[in-house]
Amino acid sequence: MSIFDELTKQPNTSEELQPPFFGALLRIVWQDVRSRMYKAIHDAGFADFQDAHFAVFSYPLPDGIRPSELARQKKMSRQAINYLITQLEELGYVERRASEGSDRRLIYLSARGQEIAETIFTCLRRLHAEWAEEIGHERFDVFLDVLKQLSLKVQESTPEASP
Amino acid sequence: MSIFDELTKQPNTSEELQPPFFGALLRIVWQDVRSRMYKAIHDAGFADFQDAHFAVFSYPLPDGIRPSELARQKKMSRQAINYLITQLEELGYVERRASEGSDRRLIYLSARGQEIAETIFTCLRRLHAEWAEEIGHERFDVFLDVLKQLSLKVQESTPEASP
DNA sequence: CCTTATTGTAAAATGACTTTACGAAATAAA
DNA sequence: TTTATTTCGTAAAGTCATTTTACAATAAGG
Repeated sequence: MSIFDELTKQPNTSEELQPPFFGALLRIVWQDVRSRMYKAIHDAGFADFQDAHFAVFSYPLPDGIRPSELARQKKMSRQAINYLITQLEELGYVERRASEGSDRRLIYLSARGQEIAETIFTCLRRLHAEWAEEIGHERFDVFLDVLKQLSLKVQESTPEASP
Repeated sequence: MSIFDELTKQPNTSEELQPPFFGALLRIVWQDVRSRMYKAIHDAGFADFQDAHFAVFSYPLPDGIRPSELARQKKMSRQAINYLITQLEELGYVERRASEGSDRRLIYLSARGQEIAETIFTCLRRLHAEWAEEIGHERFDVFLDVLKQLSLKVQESTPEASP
């Protein structure tokens, strides 16, 4: 059975993927985490938070950053980030505020924005606990450790990339 | 230092993330895999392959599936999938072909589409080897194993989800 | 057979961007 | 300091992926 046939086939419930296909695994798990965060946010009453807003509500969260710097960080155009910031500002989740000196206005989370952030953290903490229990703490720690190593490796090979 | 302050802070080069933030780790690694696949496809000469096409070129690859079933599998509307299929058909990467009986037309990868699939597999195999070397085979195996476990767990809790 | 749900498309609307553009500000060069 | 150049923030228009609305053609169920 060729590698192509293996992947081409519809998934049998008990079918296992072969080594090279961790792409699909990563995607599936990542999508689940993301949709859980989204659901948690909505369940917490922030119904107007949209999926695209994750571009801003992702690590590292904005805390006194210049719009253009934020754009670079999230790998978007200044205009695209500006579009999202404007929207999030209207929803009351971020603020543009001049810091000390009559410097330019920087981007901060508002109080409500920080509530969203906390909601995300709580969701992730719960998921962490649940999965660590399910998988076994030792193995899950290895998993997280490898993930951390990979993300560091990846970030240094792709300079100026953090989102 | 509160959990919020931790995440809010701009990343120092040698900064470590705390436990709950594997969301960011997953995202970073997944994005790297995806952009590598994209680059591999383009480097292989398929310059007209667009990012959105990954919706169709993802596990499980279409191999005689009904459009509406594909839409359900990839969690998109029938119209959205149809839009992509039409595009990929014009580019010569997929085919609509009636199978035995004058049944309805099903979706298959074309020969060129299979070349793209092989390109993706090659890219993933190379990445697999590179990372296993870097991380250490035993630990990387644990990593993949946990990933597999999580993706299975996630899929059964979210029925009809495979993309 | 008739009724009801599912399918494949089309057309229009929406959302999330990118591209083009430009004046205002900051930085660097002279 | 003055000038030149780059970076910045935004606006306006365009593009692309996707959803919504709609409908006729099948298929499935009773």
